[in-house]
Amino acid sequence: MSNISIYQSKIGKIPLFIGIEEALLDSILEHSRIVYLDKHAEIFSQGERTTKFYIVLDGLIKLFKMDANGAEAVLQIAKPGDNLLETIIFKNSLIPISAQVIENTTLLVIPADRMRQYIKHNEKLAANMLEVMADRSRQFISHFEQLSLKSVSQRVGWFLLKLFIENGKANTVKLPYDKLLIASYLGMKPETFSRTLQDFKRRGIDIQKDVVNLPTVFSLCDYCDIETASNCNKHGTPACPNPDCI
Amino acid sequence: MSNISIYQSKIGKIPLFIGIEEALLDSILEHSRIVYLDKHAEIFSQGERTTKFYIVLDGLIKLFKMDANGAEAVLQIAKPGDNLLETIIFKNSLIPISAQVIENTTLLVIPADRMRQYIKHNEKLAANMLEVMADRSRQFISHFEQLSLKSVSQRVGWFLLKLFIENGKANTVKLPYDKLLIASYLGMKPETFSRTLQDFKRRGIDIQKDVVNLPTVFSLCDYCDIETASNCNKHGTPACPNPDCI
DNA sequence: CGCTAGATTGAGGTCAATCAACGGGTGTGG
DNA sequence: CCACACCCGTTGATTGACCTCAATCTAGCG
Repeated sequence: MSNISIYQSKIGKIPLFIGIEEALLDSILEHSRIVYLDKHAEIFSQGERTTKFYIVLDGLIKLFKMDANGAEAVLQIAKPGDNLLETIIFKNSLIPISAQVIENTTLLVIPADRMRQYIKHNEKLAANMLEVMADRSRQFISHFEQLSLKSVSQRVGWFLLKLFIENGKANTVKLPYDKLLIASYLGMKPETFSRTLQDFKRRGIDIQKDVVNLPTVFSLCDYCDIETASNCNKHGTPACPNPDCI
Repeated sequence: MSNISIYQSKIGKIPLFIGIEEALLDSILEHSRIVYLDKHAEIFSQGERTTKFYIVLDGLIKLFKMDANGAEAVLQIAKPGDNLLETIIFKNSLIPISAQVIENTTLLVIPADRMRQYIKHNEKLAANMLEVMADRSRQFISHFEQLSLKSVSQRVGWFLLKLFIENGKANTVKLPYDKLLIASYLGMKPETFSRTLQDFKRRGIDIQKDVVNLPTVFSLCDYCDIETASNCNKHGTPACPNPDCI
């Protein structure tokens, strides 16, 4: 309950809270907690019960499924502004996934039943929540497409392309996470990811350790999909090399 | 706009509309259309634009992604009560997936902007929509888990188990769709699915064409996951052979 | 009765996983 | 400051699960 005020400006920019009156935000903050967590910390684990809803204020979080053998599949890498366990708000079931801190993280922790009340009585907040969930759903579908009908190299190409598009204009990016994590997110083993990056090098893309350099901004456009395209500022303009991104 | 009244009772039982006042339902129906579609009909296709929101009243619909080579991955098999394109309501982007009729289908077609208005001004409807989307999200996660970290035979076992649990007590079920469709939903080729069913036969499960017969109700419990468990009436009782379904 | 679509079976191929060894940073402690 | 250990990533050789291709079978249906 400490110095929540520091985060007040930050919170107003979170997708879920955009356009929400100050008074409501204050009330939400008042009944929430801020939690700081170090790398490797476990936030929650599949099969547990919880009554909390989380919003990432800072850091990075790995959301994943783990099977009996310890193999894990990464579902999402949550960034500032993302929220966790929105499904829990609406149905009090067991947590379906695990969450672990990748980079030192600040979380806003809101009691689920309180959040449910806020949403119920504020139509703008409800609308925001629906939009956020719809967004997630679209990301899911895109991820699903990659995992189920793309080859390893297509998946790597898609991932790199997304990075460049998020990054704006530059044709240089740094891999934002460990290669192990990226590999898992892309549904492959680290060895396979490494080999695939070597293939990309051979095909003319400059990669030094974790820095990727494109010869041209369009080098990866073959790997575009609908979801990625919708985030690309060249999409729909004559500059886009494949307007009907398969 | 024809004889919508026939469907009035049906509509009240749809998850999205449970607990909604008659007056609102009437208004929704008044501004909707009922559409009948035969097998193989294409409802919409990835990359298109639409301003419509659909609810399945009858039939079966395949929701899938298709790549340039014609390979397809089935994301969901929509049943009566399910809705399609809820993401479209909240963000007017391109349709991310394709939908095709599997079994003769009756659809309730609602203009997206009207639906958006209804949700905005009716908190119960908004709450229902959130719950429905949260449900979908959990199903997604379960499906994702299967596709990314289970073997072919585990996926088949999981699918059969789900069938038996949905079906209630009986230890006999009939496969509800073509094997081709099931295979695609499980992320494998029909040949592989067929071979895997043969494996199950050898392991003591009786399978004749599309009828599956379990020696005991617990034969498939090894293939349970959290989401499946939450739909199992034995879960949490002493009768459940593996209480902490991996 | 033949046609067609769905399902099965067989043989062979392939892509990515596995297993194992190595390299190069980084941090720690002597 | 160096020696050692450790983690992450790379590289190589091999395996194996699933796919591919092609032939055959079956059942429904005109």
